[in-house]
Amino acid sequence: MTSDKTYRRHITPTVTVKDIARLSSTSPSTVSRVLTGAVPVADDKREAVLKAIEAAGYRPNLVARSLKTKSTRSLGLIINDILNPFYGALARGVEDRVSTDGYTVMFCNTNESPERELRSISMLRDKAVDGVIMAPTGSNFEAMDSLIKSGTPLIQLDRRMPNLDAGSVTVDNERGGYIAAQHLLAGGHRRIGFITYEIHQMTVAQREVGCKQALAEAGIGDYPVSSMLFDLSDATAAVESLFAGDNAPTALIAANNRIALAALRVLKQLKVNVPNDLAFVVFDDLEIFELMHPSLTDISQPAYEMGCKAAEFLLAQLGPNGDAVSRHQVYLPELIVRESSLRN
Amino acid sequence: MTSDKTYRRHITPTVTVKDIARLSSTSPSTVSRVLTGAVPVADDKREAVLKAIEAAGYRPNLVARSLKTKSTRSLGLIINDILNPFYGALARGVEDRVSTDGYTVMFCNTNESPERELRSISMLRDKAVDGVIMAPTGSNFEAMDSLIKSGTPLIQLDRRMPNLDAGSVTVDNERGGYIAAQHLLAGGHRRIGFITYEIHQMTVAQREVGCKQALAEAGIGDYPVSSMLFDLSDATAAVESLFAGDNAPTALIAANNRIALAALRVLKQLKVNVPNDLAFVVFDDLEIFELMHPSLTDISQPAYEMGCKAAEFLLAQLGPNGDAVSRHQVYLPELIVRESSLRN
DNA sequence: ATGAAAGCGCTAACAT
DNA sequence: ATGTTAGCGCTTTCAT
Repeated sequence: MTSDKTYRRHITPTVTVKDIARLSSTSPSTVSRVLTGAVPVADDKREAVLKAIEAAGYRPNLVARSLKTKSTRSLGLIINDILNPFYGALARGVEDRVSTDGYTVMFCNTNESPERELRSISMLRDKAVDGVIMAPTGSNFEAMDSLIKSGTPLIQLDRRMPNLDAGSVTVDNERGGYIAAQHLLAGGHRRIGFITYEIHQMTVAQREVGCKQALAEAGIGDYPVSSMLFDLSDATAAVESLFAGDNAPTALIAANNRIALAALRVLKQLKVNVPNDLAFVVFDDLEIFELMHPSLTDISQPAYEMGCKAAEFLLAQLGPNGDAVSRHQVYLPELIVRESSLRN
Repeated sequence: MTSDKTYRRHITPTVTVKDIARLSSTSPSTVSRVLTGAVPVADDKREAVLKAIEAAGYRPNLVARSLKTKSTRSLGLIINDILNPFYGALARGVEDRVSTDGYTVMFCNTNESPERELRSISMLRDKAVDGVIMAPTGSNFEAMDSLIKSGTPLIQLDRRMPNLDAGSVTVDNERGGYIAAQHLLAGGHRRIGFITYEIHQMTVAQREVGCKQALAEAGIGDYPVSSMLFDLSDATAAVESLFAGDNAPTALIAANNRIALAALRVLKQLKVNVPNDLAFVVFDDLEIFELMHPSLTDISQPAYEMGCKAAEFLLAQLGPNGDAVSRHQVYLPELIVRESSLRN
């Protein structure tokens, strides 16, 4: 009868540099040298080591190496929600870019919760990631700053915090709001609503600013619903309240894809005809928007490339003689006109 | 003038257990004991240690701990594509579940490439993750088996490989195909096409089996396009070829959301009326399918819960006296009837 | 170019 | 209950 207390599946005995040194009649340091490749090693010795490695099926223990070198070759990615296709695209870009350099990415969802974000930062820091890419909620300046000061580079993605010594990859959201509103103004709309929600999000606030600016320039800065709160948890009531009163909007700009989807679902139930009764413009360009009926006019952001670029920035800082200065890249959003904003 | 060679941002001097031991007039082992909490420590000593930790702002070095304990408290997640909402939901479920236990997840996209999958397995293995959750492409039995044998538990998600000693969380795809076909048969359709693509994917193959079985039971197993290849890279040609000849299908089942979207885009361009000219059923239930016109009848899978469950299984194996047996959970897919499959 | 030895920061025997 | 010691597997001076 075997002891059932400590029974484990078969464990391959772990082979170490020491073993390889012995098998190749060299020393641990020589083995290490051929492994890292930084220092010259005589050809015959190198051969012997390589052969031993092959024969023994040796794999370096990266944890041990990290302890010594202070580099884990892993990065953190903190975003709102991987399920949201916009963030999914960011994540995809990041992973595609860094994986080619042998980096691995740990991802954390925050759900826009500052507490969860703080926990994630702290966790990643303890795990000693080499760098972090994040779309900050905006509430954890201290933790981010401290992380950077402690020597872990940080790149801000999609959103950017003022006064933080960290590179960034963002979109000109004001411009996005501006061109969205401009498009609707050109279509003859005067009562244009910008629907957003209670959660504080810098990007959304900037879009609103741009939107309002366009309205102001057109001399209609005082339309009462130029911006309105939208309750995602009760979209029906939210939409109904938009149309209560006799000053209802004839056009709507949704601050992001989540809000748009929630609003559209209700509009469909209420049989509001888009675009004839109501023009509609959405932030974020999802593949599927082209297939909807009506197809959706939207403001497109190059999410995948943004992820790649953020990764690029981070890798540049991590590399030898890494960037001393923080780099910032701002992408221009693009208006993609489809059916939802054009009256028949 | 400062040396510009080794200039680095300010680095906080790292504080270690030794420092805490000194500051609290105890020993490193005592500090470790209050840290891990496994062994009793006298109250006054504990107090002193805690105070010193607080004062010095000490954070344990998890890399060092991992080297000693052989546990990194990080997991690997290998999936096809995080951008695909189905996999996004799986990933979300996994992360939500494991993060509450202090685990962190490294994610890798394979793009259905066996080579990339192999690299990911190897990378995660070298990084010594405590466990792996993956949706296998099917081509790396050896590497998976070897990983498991080396002591790293593995949970298969969405797909399952025969003869592999690893738990799994899957959907009964045959049943999914069966109920999809059955629904169309009940609607009077006889020429039902199942559109799939060249990439070998177990789930898709199983759906096809279920679909064919339903057709066979209805006595129409020999319809020539009961299954057809769909070229994602040239969807237009693919769709046109479906309707070439005089035996065109009156109903289509798309093997997954990617194929469906590609097909629908072309169908829209060709002005094929769904559902009147062609009934349509899709695998995967995306939120947005409800908002499309027509809204899409689909086969729904509980992706988020599947992710949670896989995480659950893995944590169970990692815990103290972890599961000895591999657990398997099979979810039942659900038919969600909407407009795209019902003639007006 | 190579080997011996030290040490990264932690935990876990082993003594006491 | 606590301190001393060893050692996880690796890289890196430091000699030679």
